[in-house]
Amino acid sequence: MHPYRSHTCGELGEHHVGETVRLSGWVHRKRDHGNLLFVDLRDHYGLTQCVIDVSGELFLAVEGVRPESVVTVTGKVLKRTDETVNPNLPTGQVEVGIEEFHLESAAGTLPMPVFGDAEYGEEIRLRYRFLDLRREQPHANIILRSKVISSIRRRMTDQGFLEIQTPILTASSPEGARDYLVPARNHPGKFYALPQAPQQFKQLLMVSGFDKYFQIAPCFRDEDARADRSPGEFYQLDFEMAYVTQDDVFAAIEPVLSGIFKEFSDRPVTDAPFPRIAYGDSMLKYGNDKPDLRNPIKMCDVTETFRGSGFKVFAGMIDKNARVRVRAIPAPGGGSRAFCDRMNSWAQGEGQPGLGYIFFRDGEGAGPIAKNIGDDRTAALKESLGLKDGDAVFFVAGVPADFVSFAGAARTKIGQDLYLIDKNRFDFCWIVDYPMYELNEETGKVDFSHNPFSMPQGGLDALNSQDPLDVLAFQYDIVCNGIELSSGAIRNHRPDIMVKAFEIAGYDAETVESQFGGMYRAFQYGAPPHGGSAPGIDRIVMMLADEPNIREVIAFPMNQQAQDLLMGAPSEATDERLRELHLRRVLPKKTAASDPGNAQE
RNA sequence: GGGGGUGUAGCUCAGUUGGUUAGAGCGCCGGCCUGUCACGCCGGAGGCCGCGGGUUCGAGUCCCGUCACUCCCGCCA
Repeated sequence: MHPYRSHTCGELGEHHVGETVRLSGWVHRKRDHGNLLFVDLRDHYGLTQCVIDVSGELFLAVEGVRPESVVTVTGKVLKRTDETVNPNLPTGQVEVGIEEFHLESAAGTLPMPVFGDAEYGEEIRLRYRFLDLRREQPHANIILRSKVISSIRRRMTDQGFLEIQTPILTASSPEGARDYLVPARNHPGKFYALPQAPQQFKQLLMVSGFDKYFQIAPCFRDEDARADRSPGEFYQLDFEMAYVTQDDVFAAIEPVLSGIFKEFSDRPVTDAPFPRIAYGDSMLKYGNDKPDLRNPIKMCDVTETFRGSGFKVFAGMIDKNARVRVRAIPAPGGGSRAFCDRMNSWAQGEGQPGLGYIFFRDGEGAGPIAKNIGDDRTAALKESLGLKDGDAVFFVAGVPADFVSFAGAARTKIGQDLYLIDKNRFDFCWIVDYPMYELNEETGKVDFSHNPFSMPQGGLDALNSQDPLDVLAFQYDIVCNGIELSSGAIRNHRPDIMVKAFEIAGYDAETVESQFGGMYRAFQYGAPPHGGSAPGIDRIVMMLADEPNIREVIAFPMNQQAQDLLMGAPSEATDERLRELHLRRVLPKKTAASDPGNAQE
C-alpha cells in the first residue's frame, strides 16, 4: 500500500465499504467522547470521519493529537448506521475505523483556527496565510482562480493566440505609474524597471509577425492599494492582434469574457456583442466612464427646460455662462418628500449646496422647482423623462466638468436606496471614443488622456486639422458592473503620426526616440496595424468569487502597505549588498524624503 | 501626502456618565462521558486594555502625541 494514501479524504462512499484504505490529511476536528473518539480528517479534496474506541491500543495516541496536525490513518471503510449518516458530508455514508495511526507532522497551538467560518483580521490571516488558505472559502477562491486562468488560456489558444513570455527585468514602460526599480550590478548607476505592463513588447511581437499574442502577464506598479487594487503586482490577460480594426478586437475578447463569466457563475451575463457607449455619452448619462448598467437610471440634459424659466437659480447660471448645463437624474419610485429631502441632506453631506428635485403625485409635480418653472415645463419634463406618479427627478447644474462625479455618485445613491440595482447580474459594456487629449487644469497644457500609443481617429489629418481636445482615439475600456476590467486600443503604428501626437502633448521627436526607442525603431521597418487590450485577471476572479476584496483571490497577497507579512518583504539589505549594487547606503529616514538623490553613488 | 474606522486574553469581541479584583464565546490545559459531526458536562491557566505623555483622588473609558491594521481621497491611463 502507498505509504501515505490509497484514497483522498473526499472520495470514499458506500461502494468502498469493507475495503482497507489509507488516508492522509489534517486533523480538522476531534470529538472526544472519552471512550469513543471521532476524527474528521481533511485534505484538499474533502473530509472523512475516522473513528476509534477505547479498546484499541492506539486510542491514546489519537486522542493526544492536536488539530491541524498531519496524520496518516489506515483502516476499514465502515458503513454508518442510518441514524449516524451525515447527509451534509459527501463521504457521510461511511467512516474509517482506525487500525493504524501515524503522526506525520504535529501542529502547535494554533494562532488562528482553521475550523469554522469566523472572520479574522487581515494581519493574522496574512501572517499565517498557509493556515488561512486551508480554510474552505479562501481555498475555494484559489481553486477558482486556477480554473478561470486555465479556461482563459484554452479560450485564447482555441482562437489561435500564442502565449509568449516577455521580460520581467526591462526598461520603464509608458503607463504612467511609478516604476519598481532594480539596480543593475553590472552597470553602475543604472536600473532595470519591472514592467507596468508588457505594452511595448506585445506591440513589438506584432511587428515581429506573430499576429495574435496573449499572456497571463504579471504587471508591476508602485502605487497605493485599494480594496479592488492590490499593491505592487497584479495579473492581466494581455493580448494583441495584428491587422485588426476595433471591431475585430471586440469580437475576439467578448466571447472569452462572456464565456468565462457564464462558465463560472450562475448569473445572467451580457451576450456578445456588448453594448458600446461613447465616452461622452457615458459621462452624460452615468456621470463616469465606468457605468454600472445594472442601475437603470440614465441622466439627461435638460438645460433648455430651465433656460429663461422661473427657477432663477438655474436660469441665471445658464445666462451667465454658456458652458453651464442642467442635468436631470430620474428616480423611479422616489416620489416622496421624505426621499427627496433625504437625498438633499446626503448631497449637503457631500459638500454640495443641495440637490434640487421635483416629485410627482396626484398627477402633478411637487416641490419648489416645480412651482417656479410652472406646470407646462414640469409636465414636459415628466413626459420626456418617462416619469409617472410616485417618481421623482433630481437636478444638478453647473459646468459639467465640475459636477459629473457628484452626479454619478447621486445616480448610484438613488439606484441603491430605491433598490433599482439587480445585484444578480453581470452587465458588460464597452466605453469607446475616448478623447485623445485632455486639458491639464493646473498647467493649462494638453496631455494625453490615455495611453499615448493609441491611434487618433482620423489619423494624421485629424491631428493636423482639429482642435486637439476634439480628437478622439481608438481607445476603449471594458466595464462590468461599474468596474473597469481593462483598457485597450488600436495602436498608433505610424512613426509620423506618433511624432505628431507627441508633439501636440509637448514632446519633441528626440524624446519619443529616446524614451520609446525600441518601438519607434521597430515602426521604421514595416509595422502592421494592430490593437489589443488587457483585462485584469484578479478583478475577474474577484467578481466571479463575489468577494469585495482583491486579496481574497490572491494566494499570497501583500497588505495595504505593500508588505508581505508572511515572507517579511520588503526587508533591509546589508551595506555589502548595497555596495555590490553601487548603492552607498540607506539614508536616514528623515532626510530620505527631502534628499533622495544621495541614495545613489 | 490627506481623511474616516479599528486596536482589550492565542482568536473573535463586550466593557455604562471616569469608580473597587477587566468579562464572554471559541481555542488551550486537566477531569468525566461509547455515536458524535459547532458533541456534551465540570474545573483551570491565560491581560503592559497598541505605545508614550497629560488631566484627575482615581483612566480600558477623557485630552494630546505616536505606531499598527483597514477603508477612502490623492495616485493608479
